[in-house]
Amino acid sequence: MKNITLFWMRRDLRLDDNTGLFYACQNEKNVLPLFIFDTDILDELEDKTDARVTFIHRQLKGLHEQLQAKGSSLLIKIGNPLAIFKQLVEQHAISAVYTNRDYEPYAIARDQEISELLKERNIDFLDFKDQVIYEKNEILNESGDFYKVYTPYKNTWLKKFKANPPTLLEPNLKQLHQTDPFDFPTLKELGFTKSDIAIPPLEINKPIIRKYDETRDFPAQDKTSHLGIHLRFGTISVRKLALEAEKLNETYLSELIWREFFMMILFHTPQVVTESFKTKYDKIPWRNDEKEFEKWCKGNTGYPIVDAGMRELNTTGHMHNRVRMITASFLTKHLLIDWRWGEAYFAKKLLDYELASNNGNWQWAAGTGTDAQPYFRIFNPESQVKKFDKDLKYIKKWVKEFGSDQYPSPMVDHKKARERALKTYKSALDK
DNA sequence: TCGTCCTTGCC
DNA sequence: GCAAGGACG
Repeated sequence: MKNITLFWMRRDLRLDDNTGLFYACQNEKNVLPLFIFDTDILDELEDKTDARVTFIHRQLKGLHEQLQAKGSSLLIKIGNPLAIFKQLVEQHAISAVYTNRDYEPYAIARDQEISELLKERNIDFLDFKDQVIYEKNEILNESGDFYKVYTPYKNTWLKKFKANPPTLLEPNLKQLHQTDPFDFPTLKELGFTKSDIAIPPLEINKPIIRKYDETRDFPAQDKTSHLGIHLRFGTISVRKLALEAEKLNETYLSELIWREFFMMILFHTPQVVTESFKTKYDKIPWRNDEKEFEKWCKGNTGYPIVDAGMRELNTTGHMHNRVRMITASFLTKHLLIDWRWGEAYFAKKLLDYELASNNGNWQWAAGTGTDAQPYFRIFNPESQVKKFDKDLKYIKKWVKEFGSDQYPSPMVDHKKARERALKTYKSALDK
């Protein structure tokens, strides 16, 4: 049997400008791309029509066809990754495994186990930076520590980026392992069915990005890029996008830097997955009223901007950025419900769900995170409407019964809820 | 060391 | 004008 090198794809579902694939093709011969449907992850998904699974499946199918056109194939496996690798090393003569790094605690532990397994067999496990432009300890403050405040992080990031812009690495696909195509599983074989939710197309919409700073705050206009899901699964190269963004709009580039900031924070402080970054905020006695949470989830709070946002999320798997902040502020401050509940709900529903960003932004909204919004800054859902949805276009789009007898009255009084939040936070933090 | 600053706000 | 508190340089 011929020696092969596996290129294990995870959150980098593309062949262009793919760092790990580039180096595999540069250093090795007979490179075979592999994807594992991780059943530990899939089993956790309650909704068996989850649009993200449909998206991954569709994207892999495309890759499978591209690879076939090169005389190669995509090897798909379904199961626990460690168990899969145990089988693979028995079945094939593998000389090395290449992959791109992932900074989530689960992924780090998984890769550690697998690299140990491979090491026992004298198989190299080589991982590369691909998901971000700067990782781990590449952006540090003058004390040599990682940043906890966004703005100075961004300044250092930009200085580095402008001094030395990233180059794109196009893999030499002539080094792919030549083989008859392998079987490609159906969604049904994965235990899922096709979702009807529309997936945003993979395109860098230059006119939208160029005006991002002027238009991004108005949800009715829907002038955000909708590239979140593509960044999440790596169907777009962040380097390619950042180089475009630099030319088009610095505010948009700044959003990509937030993404890296939160990934860096998660890498250095993985405990934020379960704890507040500022641990004393875990003393807040969250009310956690399940009936109130249910109203928030369904979009029946009686605050139309909150309800519009939640209904947009429930219907499309997307929520406009401005409204994400308003709904998160409402849940944590007005209802005093633990930010982890809101985070988990967004994780279930958002097509572009990404652990580091979702966690970072929820903690920002709740006031518990790095560089967080101060707790006494509480969004007023009515002022937000006046500023950002003046003609009620977004609200009317998502809350059809708005203005009729059918629409519920506000579940809490803004002024009272605001005062309750201030009092609760203050007394918890004074302890 | 200490002054300045901190994503997108509210009353 | 206000509201903490700590990171940053």
